[in-house]
Amino acid sequence: MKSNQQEPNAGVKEIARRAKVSIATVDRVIHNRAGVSPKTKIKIERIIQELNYQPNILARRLASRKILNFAILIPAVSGETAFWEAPLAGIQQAEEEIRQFGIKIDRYLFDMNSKASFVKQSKAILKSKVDGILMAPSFIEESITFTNQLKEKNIPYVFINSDIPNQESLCYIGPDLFHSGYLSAHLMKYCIQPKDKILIVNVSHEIENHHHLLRKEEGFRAYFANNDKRILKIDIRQTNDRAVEKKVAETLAENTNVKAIFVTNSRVSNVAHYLETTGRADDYLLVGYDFLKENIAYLKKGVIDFLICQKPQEQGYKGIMALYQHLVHSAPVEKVSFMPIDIITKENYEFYRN
Amino acid sequence: MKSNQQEPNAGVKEIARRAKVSIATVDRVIHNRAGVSPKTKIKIERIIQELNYQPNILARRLASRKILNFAILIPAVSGETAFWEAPLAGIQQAEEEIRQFGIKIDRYLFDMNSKASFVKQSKAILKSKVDGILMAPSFIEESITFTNQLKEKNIPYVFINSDIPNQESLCYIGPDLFHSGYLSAHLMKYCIQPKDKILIVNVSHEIENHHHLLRKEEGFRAYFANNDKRILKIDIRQTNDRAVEKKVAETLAENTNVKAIFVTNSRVSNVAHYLETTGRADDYLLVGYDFLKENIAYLKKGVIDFLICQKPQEQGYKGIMALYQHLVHSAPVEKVSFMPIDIITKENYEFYRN
DNA sequence: CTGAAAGCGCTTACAG
DNA sequence: CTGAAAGCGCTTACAG
Repeated sequence: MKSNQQEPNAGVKEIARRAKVSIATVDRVIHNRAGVSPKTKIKIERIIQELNYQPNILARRLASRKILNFAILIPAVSGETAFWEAPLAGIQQAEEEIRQFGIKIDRYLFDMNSKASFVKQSKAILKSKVDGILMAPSFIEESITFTNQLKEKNIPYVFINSDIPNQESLCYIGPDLFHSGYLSAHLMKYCIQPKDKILIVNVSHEIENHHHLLRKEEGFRAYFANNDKRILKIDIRQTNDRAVEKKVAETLAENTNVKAIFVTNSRVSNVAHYLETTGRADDYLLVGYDFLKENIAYLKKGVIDFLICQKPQEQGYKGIMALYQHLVHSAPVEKVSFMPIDIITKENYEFYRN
Repeated sequence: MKSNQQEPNAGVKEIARRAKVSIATVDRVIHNRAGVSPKTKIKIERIIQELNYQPNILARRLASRKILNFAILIPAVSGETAFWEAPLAGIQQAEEEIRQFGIKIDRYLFDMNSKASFVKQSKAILKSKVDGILMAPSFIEESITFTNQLKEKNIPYVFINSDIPNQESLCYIGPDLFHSGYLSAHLMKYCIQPKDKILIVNVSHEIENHHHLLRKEEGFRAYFANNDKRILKIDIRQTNDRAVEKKVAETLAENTNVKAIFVTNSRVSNVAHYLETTGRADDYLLVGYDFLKENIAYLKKGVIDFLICQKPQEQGYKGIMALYQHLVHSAPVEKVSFMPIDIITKENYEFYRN
């Protein structure tokens, strides 16, 4: 009864011996390379099955001096927000871990407020020698154009931070935006009175393109579904600090029964700045997004009450590792990996890992 | 000016060539093995410096068929709590990732309520061939005895879940208990009235030994420092479900102005069960610990309001990886790695990763 | 104290 | 379509 026993560590040599071929031929079928007669191919494949052959990745990477090139396509860090520093840090962390395996990473950063720069960088990637891509599909149409070309060339790509469904990405790694809005609403409900009104603030140059803000708003509203009249909202498209604060000031002046403010992105710091300088920090419950230095400063002072975070660093890290698992280990990759919805307060921010 | 340039990928061969010795000798000094004359040793060391030699770990692990044995010493999953499932899962995840590198992991589980079983398992580890240890130092004195023996044998050990300072562990990976209590107090303050009283509940067979409960209580009290009289507390040493519920029932009956309950470990489910079956779930704010199935069930129903979690799975994972980094890559390891203090609610539990 | 040689499990030209 | 041989960068006996 020795038939079905899996030899523990049988390698190419053993396979070759059993198939009565050379290991070069075994290698050819393992990698699905041309130049093997169907007959011997089938024979070898069967033996691989029987032996439950697991390639030794160490030996593989050592022998093949081939280098894999990954490309990153994400927004550059800007004066408006340092958010994208974190994914970049995660990417670098992953890079250091897998450098040994012959992975090189090229970074292509675009301007969050410019579709043209996105397109330009995506073209540059297509011109380069690239085996896999990690990208933030910030601009929907432009991203689809890009990924269609990647599909043709059979280059895998991973989405982070926001998703475009049905685009055959290797996977999506990032927040469930709807639920993060929903959670924010839940936290607020704990802390305010039934009669208090709530203000939602969206700040973005391109609210329609940066659709993820709207997803959060939807989630937030869904929680309060049955009495939506408590909720006011403003969209601010002029994104410099002064413009944002001015608009917020006007709105609050007109709506004195607002007691809680929900800012759908990291620009919560602008609202915090306004509340602090006008001495009204204690009058509002303030909830916003992202573990950024300025936001944390306001959290510390009690101006911001809760920050919702979604591990941007881990998004970068896991995104790279997904490409690595897929390309180096041919391992299966989870299609969607939602980040946890983390609640950061004055008391736990010190222990938060982005 | 070619002197100080670092050859990109110089290996043992190049070192040997420059030192005019064989690569075997180079290998000897790289691994600090005996049998090299001081003179050639110094010469080789200098060249290693100059070249900024980085060993190729792939080749190393491939050539050396040496196997590293790690031992795990943590509590067994028990009827009282499934908490230790999570670290075990993290350990297994790490195991799968580094198996390729020749790491084997042996598990030694002890009974949380029995010092004797801890001692027995630690002795078994000492008898085995072991290169590194991951342990939960649940019993302080017994742990110190054990680690003293490990120190003699020069075997590195990592603490998880609770720390014993100054024991020269390779590192500690786990919660900052004081701060997690402090955070709990903060959450409560948001949600209750100034006149409401708060009940702290400690449940453990060995409250003195399981000192970590007391650390959380300290942190909690510290937050309310200035009006401690709001706080009541009970220690429950009989840990079967019925005994716990009975004691809680009595205490609440005697103190009708209690509006919030803080349970310092996963036994919050017992309190939740009591509140639910007596139809008083809505009368209390209930905060406790750990992402366990039963706790989540009560969170979903709104009986438990907040759960504090500290990534037990990640503790296991990171603990193993720390040993791996130290032993395989000789990489430096952070002495203390506090886990984030995560706040879990009805709205975000689905996205939590332990 | 030192070195020559074989081998880890693969891949890569090269030759036929 | 197939195989023999060299090599990836190390480590491990073994011999001297």
